[in-house]
Amino acid sequence: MPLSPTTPDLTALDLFVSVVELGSVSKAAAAHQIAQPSASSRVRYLEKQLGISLLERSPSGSVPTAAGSLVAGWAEATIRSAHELNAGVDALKARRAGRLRVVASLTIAEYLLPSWLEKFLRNRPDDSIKLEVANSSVVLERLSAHDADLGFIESPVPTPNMGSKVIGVDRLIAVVSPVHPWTRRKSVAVEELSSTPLVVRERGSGTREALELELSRLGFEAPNSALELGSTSAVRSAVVSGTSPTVISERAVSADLAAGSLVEIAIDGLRVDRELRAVWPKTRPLPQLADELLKAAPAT
Amino acid sequence: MPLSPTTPDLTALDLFVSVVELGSVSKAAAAHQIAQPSASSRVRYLEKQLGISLLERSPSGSVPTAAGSLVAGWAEATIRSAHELNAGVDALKARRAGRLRVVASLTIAEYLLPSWLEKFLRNRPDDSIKLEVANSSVVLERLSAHDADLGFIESPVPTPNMGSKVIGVDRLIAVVSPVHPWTRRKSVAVEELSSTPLVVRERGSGTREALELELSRLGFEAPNSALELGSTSAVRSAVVSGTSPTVISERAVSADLAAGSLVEIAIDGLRVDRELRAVWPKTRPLPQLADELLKAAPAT
DNA sequence: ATAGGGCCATAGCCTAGTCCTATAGGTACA
DNA sequence: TGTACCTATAGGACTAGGCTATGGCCCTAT
Repeated sequence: MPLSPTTPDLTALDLFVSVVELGSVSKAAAAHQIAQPSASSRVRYLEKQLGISLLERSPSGSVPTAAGSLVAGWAEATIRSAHELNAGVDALKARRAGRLRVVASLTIAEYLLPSWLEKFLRNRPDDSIKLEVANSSVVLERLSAHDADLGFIESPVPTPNMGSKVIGVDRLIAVVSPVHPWTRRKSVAVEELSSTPLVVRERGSGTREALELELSRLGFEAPNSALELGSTSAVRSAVVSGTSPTVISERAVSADLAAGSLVEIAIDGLRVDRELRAVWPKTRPLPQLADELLKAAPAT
Repeated sequence: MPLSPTTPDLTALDLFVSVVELGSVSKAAAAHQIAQPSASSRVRYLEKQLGISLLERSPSGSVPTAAGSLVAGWAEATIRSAHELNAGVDALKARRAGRLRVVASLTIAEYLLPSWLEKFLRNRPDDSIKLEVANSSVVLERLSAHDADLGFIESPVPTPNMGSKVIGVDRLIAVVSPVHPWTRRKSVAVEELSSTPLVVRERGSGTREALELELSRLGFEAPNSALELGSTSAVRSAVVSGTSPTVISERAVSADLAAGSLVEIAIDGLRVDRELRAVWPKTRPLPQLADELLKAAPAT
């Protein structure tokens, strides 16, 4: 559903957060390189738009009201997310300039990389990263051909001439919308899952392959598809507003689980974990920037 | 630091996400109640602003480019956060209209409530919630006086005439900036923590009390304060850019931990957990809306 | 007491982004 | 060859938000 028409502007929220942090409208104006009256009117407009008084103004500065502190906290979360988006966009944009060329699989690029990039680029304004997104085999090709310095994939590394490091785990979990009958059950058996039509990604996608592989290892058939969609987020929203379950990366739906718009269903005896790995060609030493980026990516 | 001047507009991102979800600019325009040419030019402007081509346009609709899918995913996270902000603001704004009056302590109001509210209000546009923020004792007073229907607090409930339910746990953890020497240690002893100056909240804040209580239970003194600040997020940013550790709610810094701008330090033998509880007066039955809100708040 | 220097606010002007309607060109399918 | 989808351009109007200039408030130092 679209955002409410009274949604505040990101830059206004950012300015307001600065006011709260710095203690005065003037200082915030300076930090954002705008004139003080502009900042003043911007914040007033924000208050009018939200219908809430956010600041206690005084000749010695401005402090947030109780509501203002709360709004500032929420705004900070939104702004952080916007920063990550910016970092991701920067990496995508760096068509040729990139001093460090990273090639990552979709899950990692989408859910993990932005925050690493944001942190990484924050203190190194002169460096840039070129980000490319591809499936696992292409990632390995690019590395072999020295078209990329550092790769990220979701599967074990079959080639011996690649260095690698596990940087996290991607667990696939079964989820349904909160009105689904399974939400009233303690758990569901694997065979019941495998005989239930699911919302799935297209054949060949890493998520789907991993699930089907694990099911066949347990001796079950691949489930029928209730609906077949081309992206993780399409699957997500289909399940939120539909009646079929799906099996999906935990990271992709963590926000939905927290918000309650999706519910995790325990599947007895099924556990699909994929290791997330950084990989690089052993043939030459890891560039220093790559090494530093890896340090920004804690092994969760 | 301020957002980059080329940060896209929230409404533009929202529109773009709709285009990706619905498969055409026209449909997205309809969903956002604007004319098709407006949507078209808005998306073009977004592409120009980001410097990335986001859509493959065709006479039968528009599909995202590879970069476009990625951007759409990041944008979705940002928009979700904005929705939560809106939900929180709505609750704060409902000065009198609220059919359900909720009073919550700061940690819960800041980090947990927005997503519950967002989910809750989504399907109940006619209902509204009035949110008040107060410390634990005021929460209990309000409930006793029937000035509120449902409360959320971080401490055990001392009064017998209140019903309550644990809805989660707030763990306090020690964190430092990534350049702090402790990051090279396996763990730190409690006595070392208690003899190190910390960035702390003002005396009387729940977080600080909980830490000092636990330390004194273990026979240690309360740590000196390197810096004393009035809000959780002020503490957070002081630690990010400073040299002193702090002990803070895990939920308040989860984004920083993920991004690597803060690092958790294991403290041997110290564990400060606070139960997050919903409370309500037993004297009258829980209103139906309160019951439904509690269902939206899964016991994590 | 008075001057200076912090703060925030209002006034008036201008630019630029975004909305609208009207129109046109493409592909697909009956 | 309509009809029904798509997307794009043109031209005009609105307004949010930027600027400079100015004024009022309160504290502090002289």
